[in-house]
Parts: sequence; structure tokens; C-alpha cells
Amino acid sequence: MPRRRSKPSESTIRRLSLYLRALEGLGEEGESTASSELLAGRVGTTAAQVRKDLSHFGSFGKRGLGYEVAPLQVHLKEILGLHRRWPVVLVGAGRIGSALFEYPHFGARGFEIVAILDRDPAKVGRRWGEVEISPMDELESVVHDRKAELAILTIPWDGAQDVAEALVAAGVRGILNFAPLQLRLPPEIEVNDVNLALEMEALSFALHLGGSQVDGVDARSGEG
Amino acid sequence: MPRRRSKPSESTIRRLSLYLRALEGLGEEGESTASSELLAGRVGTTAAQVRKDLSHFGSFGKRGLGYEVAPLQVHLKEILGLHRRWPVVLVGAGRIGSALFEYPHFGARGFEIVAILDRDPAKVGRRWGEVEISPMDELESVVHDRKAELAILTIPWDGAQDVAEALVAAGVRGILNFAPLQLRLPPEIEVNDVNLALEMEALSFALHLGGSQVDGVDARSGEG
DNA sequence: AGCTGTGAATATGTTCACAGCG
DNA sequence: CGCTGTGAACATATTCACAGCT
Repeated sequence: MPRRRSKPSESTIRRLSLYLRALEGLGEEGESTASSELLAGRVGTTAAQVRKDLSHFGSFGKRGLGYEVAPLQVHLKEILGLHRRWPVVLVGAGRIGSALFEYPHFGARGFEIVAILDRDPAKVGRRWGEVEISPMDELESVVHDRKAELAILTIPWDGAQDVAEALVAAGVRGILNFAPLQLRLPPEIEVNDVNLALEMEALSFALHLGGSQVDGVDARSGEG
Repeated sequence: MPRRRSKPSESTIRRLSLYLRALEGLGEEGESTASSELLAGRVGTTAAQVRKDLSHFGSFGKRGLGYEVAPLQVHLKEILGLHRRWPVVLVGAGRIGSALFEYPHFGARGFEIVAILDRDPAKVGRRWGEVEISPMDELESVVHDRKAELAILTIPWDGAQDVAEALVAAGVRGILNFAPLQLRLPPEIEVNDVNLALEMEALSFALHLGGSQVDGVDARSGEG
């Protein structure tokens, strides 16, 4: 268990995920070792940033050599909590819920959707693969029985706050929220918002501005 | 056209989207005016932050009173470039693409998916609503004819880089990218990544850590 | 009196640059 | 000799605190 040297930021954590994915790619390409500069190139950041990010969790590199691909992968998985299986409850059996249920990258990371809930009686009882859609009033028992600490919320905004509170009451500690509203939950509950319209709006802003002002001397243009 | 006072950060822009949505809610609730503190409460930030964010773009408030809901909504839409319609090309007619095609919040913001492309011949020719799925070799003509400057990429990683380059060559300036890989494009092209597995991993990290260390005296706990 | 708009102070995140290990 | 690990320098973002309009 590596000792933590200083507090990693949210952005550091998100980059760790990117490093992990990059390492998997490098592994498939047959590389057994990777320098901070190589990793940085793959994820679009700087070598110093890679080293600083990793240094929060330990000393994984070898001076003069770089990082060994396979062991670092293991370390990152452990740091991110991906060395275990995570049962997940999906609330909302609509289009987005369905897409996420099929999303291959969740399973590859140990996230397994073990239950689906929906308030629409027409959907209740249907099966998606192995999983049968349950009615909302089974929320508590399902979360409890399946020991789910993670939930994905893909329901319209009008039910979201109540459902989120019910999930927390039942034992959920982390929520991936697709409802376009700010959930009000105790601070110890981790909420990640995915706001798709907002992402488009950020693009729209950038393009809209483009004509009138560009003063970004952008550092992203690679070196070498 | 409000004068820009200093450079707004990426996070400022994202909060503007949240303010806009909050204002719409307030409007529906019949409020005609909103203080920075009220807005802050709705989107989970501080009053000072709201004022600072808005001040980058102009002076929209009245001292002693706050902001008028309807006019500020209009200003925000204009700032974000939402006073116009944005034709969007969707590349990838899979589960996620389908969910986004139906996503109601895009249309409400002026984003209209005017074309769908897919490399699977079995899908080409099918219709989703008014829109027929086109083969990939029509990419250039479709982007050009529909004057699409925005694209949404929901394809597996192995084709993504090439498709992104083709989109850019055809005139696209902004991409919402769901492929879990770092696109390498000219710096003037705006790319927003939505990495769903990464979002889950960030949750996993937080929960995993939870047992061993919690030193977040979290500012989010409201001020009475 | 109330609430905005904004410089100044603080906190946080990133980059530099180099000592030191392999 | 190369590349990591890291304090120190720098840059950016947030919060404070208050002058100034309404």
C-alpha cells in the first residue's frame, strides 16, 4: 500500500484514468517500459505533469529507465479502486440507460450493472440480458441485496432528487448523474454529473467566440 | 454586444450553462429577479463566484436588487452562442448515438442533428425520424451541404482518429467525442471528451479511498 | 439598506529546473 | 548518461471584503 505524499487533485485522478488506458495500449503494442514523456504524449499532457501526478501515490519509476508498463498498470488500478468488482444499480431504463447497460468499457473495469429500476410499469418485468427491470419500490431491497454502493441515474429531472435520496438512504455512496439538475446530497456522497447539453454548449461558446476573438496560443501543439 | 473584461476560464463557461438552466427554472417558478446568492444556491457555488463569472462579460445586475431573470437568460444565451441554430452531424449510429439523437435537451438549445453517418452497411439507409443514415463516404458532402460545424462522435476507438480528421477537413470546428481515446487535431479545433468509464473510475477512487482517509472538510455544506 | 462589481488576498494547480539514483 | 522525483517559481482560479450604485 503506497504512502500518499500530498493531496491529489480531482484533475490528477482523472488523468490517472487516462494513464491507465494509455498503458493498456502500450502493453498491446508490446512496450514493456514507458517514460513520462511517452505517456504524456499519449494522453495530451506534459512529462512533468505525469511525474507529479504519479508522485502523489508513490515512486513507481526507475531513474534512467522510465516506468514499467505492466506493474504501473497494476498500481494505477489499485489506486483507482479497480482491483475489485463494483456492483452498480442503474435507475432509468430509457435510451441512455440502455446505452450504458451495453457499454463495453464498464465491464472491462469491473463495473457490473446488477439491477435496473424504472418507474414505468410497461418496462418493469422486461429483461435486458440477464437483468430484469424492477419497479421503483424495490429500490431499497435491491440496493441492499446486491450490496451496490454505486448507482447510475438516467431519469428525467423531475424524479431525480427523490430517487437520489432514496439511493443514499439505501446505502449508495457514489452516483453518476445524467439528470440535468444539481443534486443536493450529504457532502460525503460522491456525485459526478454528466451534462450532455452543457458539453455541447461549451463547444458552441468556443465556436461562437472564434470569429470575434482568438488569443489562445495553445500549448497543446506538440513538441518534436 | 457586451465587452469582455478579462479572460473567462473553462470552468466559468461551464458554470454559465448552469446559471442559464437555473434561470429557466426560476422563470418557471415565477421569479422575475434573482440575487447572486440565490443563483449560487441553485447551482452549488458561491455568490462571489456568480458575480465574478458574469462580470467577465458585462454588468448585468442592478445593485440593491439582483439580476432580472428574463434579460439575463437572453444575455447568457447570446454569450454561449445559443441564439442561433446549430446543425450537428452524428457519426456512429449505435446505442449511444441513438440515445443522443433522442436526447430532448439538445433540441431545446438549438442543436439539431441533421445527418447520421455509420460505417455499417446494414444500418445505412434506415431512418431515425426524419433523418436517414448515410454511409461514411458521404461524410464530406453531408458536412458541407448541411453546413455543420459541430459533430458528435460515438464510434469505437479504432476508427475515431481518421473520422475526426475527415470531419475537420470537411469543415467541422467542434467535436463532442465519446470515443475513449485522445484525438490529435489542430489546436483551433475544439474537442470535448465525454469519457464514461473515466467518470465511473473517479467515483470508484473516491469510494475506495473513503475508508482509509477522509480529510475533506467540504465547503459544500450550505450556509444557513 | 441591499446587492453588485471588482481589486487584493488567498488557495490551488502547473511548469521549471535540477539534484540524485539506476 | 537518462530519466525520475520534487521543491521552488509561476500561473490560474477562487474567495474576501468593500466601495459605489440604486
